[in-house]
Amino acid sequence: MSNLAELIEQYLRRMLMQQKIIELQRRELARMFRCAPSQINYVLETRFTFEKGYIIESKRGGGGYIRITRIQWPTEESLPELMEQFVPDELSEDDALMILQELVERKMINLQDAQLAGKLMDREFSDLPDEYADSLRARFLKALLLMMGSKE
Amino acid sequence: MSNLAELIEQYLRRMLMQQKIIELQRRELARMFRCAPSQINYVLETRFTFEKGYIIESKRGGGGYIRITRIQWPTEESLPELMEQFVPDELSEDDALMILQELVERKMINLQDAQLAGKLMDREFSDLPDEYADSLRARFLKALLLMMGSKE
DNA sequence: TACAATAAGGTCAGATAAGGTCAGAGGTGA
DNA sequence: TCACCTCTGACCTTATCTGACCTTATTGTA
Repeated sequence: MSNLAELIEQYLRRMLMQQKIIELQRRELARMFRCAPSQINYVLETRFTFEKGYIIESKRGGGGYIRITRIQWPTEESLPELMEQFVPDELSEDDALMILQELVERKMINLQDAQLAGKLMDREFSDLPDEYADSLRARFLKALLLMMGSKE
Repeated sequence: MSNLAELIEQYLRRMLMQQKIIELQRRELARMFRCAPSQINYVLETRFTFEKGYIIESKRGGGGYIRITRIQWPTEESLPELMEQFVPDELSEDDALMILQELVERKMINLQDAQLAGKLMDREFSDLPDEYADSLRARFLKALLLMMGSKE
Protein backbone atom coordinates (compact mmCIF):
# COMPACT_ATOMS: atom_id res chain seq x y z
CA MET A 1 0.00 0.00 0.00
CA SER A 2 0.72 3.66 -0.17
CA ASN A 3 3.58 3.38 -2.50
CA LEU A 4 5.91 6.20 -3.31
CA ALA A 5 3.96 7.43 -6.31
CA GLU A 6 0.91 7.91 -4.14
CA LEU A 7 2.82 9.76 -1.47
CA ILE A 8 4.28 12.13 -3.99
CA GLU A 9 0.89 12.56 -5.59
CA GLN A 10 -0.66 13.47 -2.25
CA TYR A 11 2.10 15.87 -1.47
CA LEU A 12 1.63 17.71 -4.75
CA ARG A 13 -2.14 17.66 -4.52
CA ARG A 14 -2.01 19.21 -1.11
CA MET A 15 0.09 22.04 -2.43
CA LEU A 16 -2.25 22.44 -5.37
CA MET A 17 -5.23 22.77 -3.05
CA GLN A 18 -3.79 26.00 -1.81
CA GLN A 19 -2.25 27.40 -4.94
CA LYS A 20 -3.39 27.08 -8.50
CA ILE A 21 0.15 27.04 -9.75
CA ILE A 22 3.13 25.41 -8.13
CA GLU A 23 6.69 25.42 -9.27
CA LEU A 24 9.27 23.00 -8.03
CA GLN A 25 12.50 21.29 -8.87
CA ARG A 26 12.53 17.71 -9.91
CA ARG A 27 15.87 17.09 -8.23
CA GLU A 28 14.71 18.58 -4.97
CA LEU A 29 11.50 16.64 -4.89
CA ALA A 30 13.31 13.43 -5.74
CA ARG A 31 15.75 14.13 -2.94
CA MET A 32 12.90 14.76 -0.50
CA PHE A 33 11.33 11.42 -1.28
CA ARG A 34 14.65 9.64 -1.73
CA CYS A 35 13.87 8.35 -5.16
CA ALA A 36 15.15 8.56 -8.70
CA PRO A 37 14.27 11.82 -10.43
CA SER A 38 12.49 9.94 -13.17
CA GLN A 39 10.04 8.78 -10.55
CA ILE A 40 8.74 12.33 -10.46
CA ASN A 41 8.03 12.17 -14.15
CA TYR A 42 6.18 8.96 -13.61
CA VAL A 43 3.91 10.57 -11.04
CA LEU A 44 3.28 13.56 -13.27
CA GLU A 45 2.53 11.44 -16.31
CA THR A 46 0.13 9.17 -14.53
CA ARG A 47 -1.52 11.55 -12.05
CA PHE A 48 -1.39 15.05 -13.35
CA THR A 49 -2.53 14.73 -16.92
CA PHE A 50 -4.48 17.27 -18.88
CA GLU A 51 -7.56 15.05 -18.78
CA LYS A 52 -7.38 15.17 -15.01
CA GLY A 53 -7.17 18.92 -15.08
CA TYR A 54 -3.51 19.77 -14.91
CA ILE A 55 -1.00 21.39 -17.18
CA ILE A 56 2.66 20.55 -16.80
CA GLU A 57 5.41 22.81 -18.04
CA SER A 58 9.10 22.57 -17.41
CA LYS A 59 12.44 24.06 -18.17
CA ARG A 60 15.81 22.35 -18.32
CA GLY A 61 19.23 23.69 -17.54
CA GLY A 62 20.46 25.76 -14.66
CA GLY A 63 17.52 27.19 -12.76
CA GLY A 64 15.28 24.57 -14.30
CA TYR A 65 11.85 23.83 -12.86
CA ILE A 66 8.63 21.95 -13.22
CA ARG A 67 5.41 23.91 -13.06
CA ILE A 68 2.02 22.36 -12.42
CA THR A 69 -1.09 24.38 -13.09
CA ARG A 70 -4.46 23.25 -11.88
CA ILE A 71 -7.31 24.09 -14.20
CA GLN A 72 -10.67 24.76 -12.69
CA TRP A 73 -13.63 23.50 -14.64
CA PRO A 74 -17.18 24.54 -13.85
CA THR A 75 -18.35 20.93 -13.75
CA GLU A 76 -17.70 18.24 -11.23
CA GLU A 77 -16.23 16.04 -13.88
CA SER A 78 -13.26 16.86 -15.97
CA LEU A 79 -14.36 18.94 -18.90
CA PRO A 80 -11.83 17.46 -21.31
CA GLU A 81 -13.26 14.01 -20.71
CA LEU A 82 -16.77 15.25 -21.22
CA MET A 83 -15.76 16.92 -24.44
CA GLU A 84 -14.29 13.71 -25.73
CA GLN A 85 -17.63 12.07 -25.17
CA PHE A 86 -19.71 14.83 -26.63
CA VAL A 87 -17.79 16.20 -29.52
CA PRO A 88 -17.13 13.75 -32.35
CA ASP A 89 -13.92 13.89 -34.32
CA GLU A 90 -15.64 15.36 -37.33
CA LEU A 91 -18.33 18.02 -37.43
CA SER A 92 -20.27 19.70 -40.17
CA GLU A 93 -21.36 23.24 -39.55
CA ASP A 94 -24.85 22.03 -38.65
CA ASP A 95 -23.50 19.32 -36.42
CA ALA A 96 -21.46 21.88 -34.60
CA LEU A 97 -24.47 24.05 -33.93
CA MET A 98 -26.40 21.07 -32.71
CA ILE A 99 -23.67 20.08 -30.34
CA LEU A 100 -23.58 23.57 -28.97
CA GLN A 101 -27.29 23.50 -28.38
CA GLU A 102 -27.03 20.15 -26.70
CA LEU A 103 -24.30 21.39 -24.42
CA VAL A 104 -26.38 24.39 -23.45
CA GLU A 105 -29.36 22.20 -22.62
CA ARG A 106 -27.19 20.07 -20.44
CA LYS A 107 -25.91 23.24 -18.82
CA MET A 108 -22.34 22.41 -19.60
CA ILE A 109 -21.85 25.81 -21.14
CA ASN A 110 -24.01 28.87 -21.02
CA LEU A 111 -26.07 30.29 -23.82
CA GLN A 112 -23.90 33.29 -24.44
CA ASP A 113 -20.77 31.25 -24.80
CA ALA A 114 -22.53 28.91 -27.17
CA GLN A 115 -23.74 31.76 -29.33
CA LEU A 116 -20.33 33.26 -29.42
CA ALA A 117 -18.75 29.95 -30.29
CA GLY A 118 -21.26 29.51 -33.09
CA LYS A 119 -20.47 32.86 -34.52
CA LEU A 120 -16.78 32.31 -34.32
CA MET A 121 -17.07 28.97 -36.06
CA ASP A 122 -19.01 30.58 -38.82
CA ARG A 123 -16.61 33.43 -39.11
CA GLU A 124 -13.44 31.43 -39.14
CA PHE A 125 -14.51 28.30 -40.93
CA SER A 126 -16.82 29.13 -43.77
CA ASP A 127 -13.92 29.18 -46.21
CA LEU A 128 -12.24 25.92 -45.34
CA PRO A 129 -11.06 23.14 -47.67
CA ASP A 130 -13.63 20.35 -47.63
CA GLU A 131 -11.70 17.21 -46.76
CA TYR A 132 -10.27 18.71 -43.63
CA ALA A 133 -13.02 21.12 -42.70
CA ASP A 134 -15.02 18.76 -40.54
CA SER A 135 -12.08 17.53 -38.56
CA LEU A 136 -10.67 21.00 -38.15
CA ARG A 137 -14.01 22.30 -37.03
CA ALA A 138 -14.22 19.58 -34.39
CA ARG A 139 -10.76 20.31 -33.04
CA PHE A 140 -11.42 24.00 -33.07
CA LEU A 141 -14.68 23.66 -31.24
CA LYS A 142 -13.19 21.44 -28.58
CA ALA A 143 -10.37 23.84 -27.95
CA LEU A 144 -12.75 26.76 -27.86
CA LEU A 145 -15.13 25.11 -25.45
CA LEU A 146 -12.36 24.13 -23.13
CA MET A 147 -11.12 27.68 -23.17
CA MET A 148 -14.56 29.00 -22.36
CA GLY A 149 -15.15 26.38 -19.76
CA SER A 150 -12.08 27.13 -17.72
CA LYS A 151 -13.13 29.46 -15.03
CA GLU A 152 -10.97 31.99 -13.39
CA MET B 1 14.98 29.16 -9.50
CA SER B 2 15.43 32.59 -10.83
CA ASN B 3 18.85 32.23 -12.23
CA LEU B 4 21.05 35.10 -13.20
CA ALA B 5 19.87 35.26 -16.79
CA GLU B 6 16.32 35.70 -15.61
CA LEU B 7 17.22 38.40 -13.15
CA ILE B 8 19.04 40.35 -15.79
CA GLU B 9 16.18 39.83 -18.19
CA GLN B 10 13.70 41.18 -15.67
CA TYR B 11 15.88 44.14 -14.92
CA LEU B 12 16.09 45.06 -18.58
CA ARG B 13 12.44 44.42 -19.23
CA ARG B 14 11.46 46.69 -16.41
CA MET B 15 13.51 49.47 -17.89
CA LEU B 16 12.03 48.79 -21.30
CA MET B 17 8.51 49.09 -19.93
CA GLN B 18 9.21 52.70 -19.23
CA GLN B 19 11.36 53.64 -22.14
CA LYS B 20 11.28 52.35 -25.65
CA ILE B 21 15.02 52.60 -25.98
CA ILE B 22 17.63 51.95 -23.35
CA GLU B 23 21.33 52.32 -23.60
CA LEU B 24 23.76 50.73 -21.21
CA GLN B 25 27.25 49.44 -20.77
CA ARG B 26 27.94 45.78 -20.80
CA ARG B 27 30.76 46.09 -18.29
CA GLU B 28 28.63 48.07 -15.90
CA LEU B 29 25.72 45.69 -16.07
CA ALA B 30 28.01 42.72 -15.60
CA ARG B 31 29.51 44.41 -12.59
CA MET B 32 26.06 45.10 -11.15
CA PHE B 33 25.13 41.46 -11.39
CA ARG B 34 28.59 40.20 -10.54
CA CYS B 35 28.95 38.06 -13.61
CA ALA B 36 31.09 37.67 -16.69
CA PRO B 37 30.39 40.29 -19.35
CA SER B 38 29.62 37.58 -21.85
CA GLN B 39 26.68 36.65 -19.68
CA ILE B 40 25.07 39.87 -20.83
CA ASN B 41 25.42 38.77 -24.42
CA TYR B 42 23.83 35.49 -23.52
CA VAL B 43 20.81 37.22 -22.09
CA LEU B 44 20.47 39.48 -25.09
CA GLU B 45 20.80 36.63 -27.54
CA THR B 46 18.28 34.43 -25.85
CA ARG B 47 15.75 36.99 -24.61
CA PHE B 48 15.87 40.11 -26.68
CA THR B 49 15.89 38.82 -30.21
CA PHE B 50 14.28 40.46 -33.17
CA GLU B 51 11.62 37.76 -33.26
CA LYS B 52 10.71 38.69 -29.74
CA GLY B 53 10.41 42.31 -30.67
CA TYR B 54 13.73 43.87 -29.86
CA ILE B 55 16.57 45.40 -31.77
CA ILE B 56 20.07 45.34 -30.37
CA GLU B 57 22.78 47.74 -31.45
CA SER B 58 26.16 48.26 -29.93
CA LYS B 59 29.42 50.06 -30.21
CA ARG B 60 32.85 48.93 -29.10
CA GLY B 61 35.77 50.91 -27.89
CA GLY B 62 35.92 53.79 -25.47
CA GLY B 63 32.45 55.11 -24.79
CA GLY B 64 31.02 51.88 -26.07
CA TYR B 65 27.42 50.92 -25.34
CA ILE B 66 24.64 48.48 -25.95
CA ARG B 67 21.31 49.84 -27.09
CA ILE B 68 18.08 47.88 -26.86
CA THR B 69 15.07 49.11 -28.74
CA ARG B 70 11.65 47.72 -28.19
CA ILE B 71 9.67 47.42 -31.36
CA GLN B 72 6.46 49.24 -30.73
CA TRP B 73 3.27 47.29 -30.56
CA PRO B 74 0.10 49.17 -31.21
CA THR B 75 -1.19 50.53 -27.97
CA GLU B 76 -4.56 50.91 -26.39
CA GLU B 77 -6.57 49.30 -29.08
CA SER B 78 -9.27 46.79 -28.50
CA LEU B 79 -8.31 43.14 -28.60
CA PRO B 80 -10.26 42.28 -31.73
CA GLU B 81 -8.65 45.06 -33.69
CA LEU B 82 -5.29 44.11 -32.41
CA MET B 83 -5.82 40.59 -33.58
CA GLU B 84 -6.94 41.48 -37.02
CA GLN B 85 -3.95 43.67 -37.51
CA PHE B 86 -1.22 41.74 -35.85
CA VAL B 87 -1.95 38.08 -35.82
CA PRO B 88 -0.87 36.69 -39.17
CA ASP B 89 -3.02 34.17 -40.99
CA GLU B 90 -0.60 31.39 -40.20
CA LEU B 91 1.24 30.68 -37.00
CA SER B 92 3.84 28.10 -36.09
CA GLU B 93 3.62 26.67 -32.61
CA ASP B 94 6.52 28.83 -31.50
CA ASP B 95 5.05 31.97 -32.98
CA ALA B 96 1.77 31.29 -31.29
CA LEU B 97 3.43 30.79 -27.92
CA MET B 98 5.36 33.98 -28.36
CA ILE B 99 2.23 35.94 -29.06
CA LEU B 100 0.56 34.44 -26.02
CA GLN B 101 3.52 35.39 -23.90
CA GLU B 102 3.44 38.90 -25.24
CA LEU B 103 -0.25 39.17 -24.44
CA VAL B 104 0.39 38.02 -20.91
CA GLU B 105 3.12 40.56 -20.47
CA ARG B 106 0.80 43.25 -21.67
CA LYS B 107 -1.77 41.96 -19.21
CA MET B 108 -4.30 41.40 -21.94
CA ILE B 109 -4.80 37.81 -20.91
CA ASN B 110 -3.78 36.08 -17.74
CA LEU B 111 -1.08 33.47 -17.36
CA GLN B 112 -3.42 30.56 -16.84
CA ASP B 113 -5.45 31.28 -19.92
CA ALA B 114 -2.27 31.53 -21.90
CA GLN B 115 -1.04 28.22 -20.55
CA LEU B 116 -4.31 26.56 -21.32
CA ALA B 117 -4.42 27.99 -24.82
CA GLY B 118 -0.88 26.83 -25.47
CA LYS B 119 -1.65 23.37 -24.22
CA LEU B 120 -4.83 23.14 -26.27
CA MET B 121 -3.07 24.18 -29.43
CA ASP B 122 -0.46 21.54 -28.81
CA ARG B 123 -3.04 18.91 -28.04
CA GLU B 124 -5.51 19.54 -30.79
CA PHE B 125 -3.50 20.99 -33.62
CA SER B 126 0.06 19.77 -33.52
CA ASP B 127 -0.50 16.45 -35.24
CA LEU B 128 -2.01 18.11 -38.31
CA PRO B 129 0.00 18.86 -41.42
CA ASP B 130 1.55 22.30 -41.12
CA GLU B 131 -0.62 23.94 -43.73
CA TYR B 132 -3.70 23.28 -41.65
CA ALA B 133 -2.20 23.49 -38.21
CA ASP B 134 -0.68 26.90 -38.80
CA SER B 135 -3.88 28.37 -40.06
CA LEU B 136 -5.90 26.73 -37.33
CA ARG B 137 -3.64 28.17 -34.67
CA ALA B 138 -4.08 31.62 -36.09
CA ARG B 139 -7.85 31.27 -36.22
CA PHE B 140 -7.90 29.90 -32.72
CA LEU B 141 -5.87 32.73 -31.32
CA LYS B 142 -8.05 35.28 -32.98
CA ALA B 143 -11.19 33.62 -31.75
CA LEU B 144 -9.70 33.49 -28.31
CA LEU B 145 -9.07 37.15 -28.20
CA LEU B 146 -12.49 37.89 -29.51
CA MET B 147 -13.86 35.79 -26.67
CA MET B 148 -11.78 37.58 -24.13
CA GLY B 149 -12.93 40.87 -25.49
CA SER B 150 -16.54 39.85 -25.18
CA LYS B 151 -16.15 38.71 -21.61
CA GLU B 152 -16.70 42.19 -20.37
C1' DT C 1 50.14 62.32 -38.18
C1' DA C 2 51.41 57.77 -36.72
C1' DC C 3 51.13 54.74 -33.34
C1' DA C 4 50.74 52.79 -28.92
C1' DA C 5 47.86 52.38 -24.94
C1' DT C 6 43.48 51.85 -23.25
C1' DA C 7 38.69 50.90 -23.14
C1' DA C 8 35.11 49.07 -24.67
C1' DG C 9 32.17 45.06 -26.83
C1' DG C 10 32.07 40.06 -29.50
C1' DT C 11 32.77 35.05 -29.98
C1' DC C 12 33.08 30.49 -28.84
C1' DA C 13 34.31 26.21 -26.59
C1' DG C 14 33.57 23.82 -22.60
C1' DA C 15 32.03 23.18 -17.77
C1' DT C 16 27.98 22.73 -15.05
C1' DA C 17 23.21 22.21 -13.88
C1' DA C 18 19.10 21.13 -14.72
C1' DG C 19 15.00 18.11 -16.79
C1' DG C 20 13.42 14.04 -20.38
C1' DT C 21 13.22 9.32 -22.17
C1' DC C 22 12.93 4.58 -22.21
C1' DA C 23 14.00 -0.24 -21.49
C1' DG C 24 13.72 -3.36 -18.20
C1' DA C 25 13.68 -4.94 -13.29
C1' DG C 26 10.69 -5.54 -9.43
C1' DG C 27 6.05 -5.85 -7.10
C1' DT C 28 1.28 -7.09 -6.58
C1' DG C 29 -3.32 -8.48 -6.97
C1' DA C 30 -6.71 -11.45 -9.43
C1' DT D 1 0.74 -17.20 -13.61
C1' DC D 2 -0.34 -13.07 -16.03
C1' DA D 3 -1.21 -8.36 -16.49
C1' DC D 4 -0.41 -4.15 -14.83
C1' DC D 5 1.61 -0.84 -11.88
C1' DT D 6 6.00 1.08 -9.85
C1' DC D 7 10.56 2.36 -9.87
C1' DT D 8 15.42 2.85 -11.29
C1' DG D 9 19.58 3.78 -14.03
C1' DA D 10 21.87 4.75 -18.13
C1' DC D 11 21.93 7.89 -21.52
C1' DC D 12 20.08 12.25 -23.92
C1' DT D 13 18.84 17.14 -24.60
C1' DT D 14 18.74 21.79 -23.25
C1' DA D 15 19.88 26.05 -20.56
C1' DT D 16 23.17 28.70 -18.10
C1' DC D 17 27.62 30.72 -17.16
C1' DT D 18 32.57 31.65 -17.50
C1' DG D 19 37.20 32.54 -19.32
C1' DA D 20 40.41 32.95 -22.86
C1' DC D 21 41.05 35.23 -26.85
C1' DC D 22 39.53 38.54 -30.69
C1' DT D 23 37.94 43.01 -32.80
C1' DT D 24 37.00 47.84 -32.80
C1' DA D 25 36.97 52.67 -31.16
C1' DT D 26 39.00 56.42 -28.63
C1' DT D 27 42.64 58.92 -26.58
C1' DG D 28 47.16 60.45 -25.60
C1' DT D 29 51.74 61.45 -27.21
C1' DA D 30 56.06 61.80 -29.79
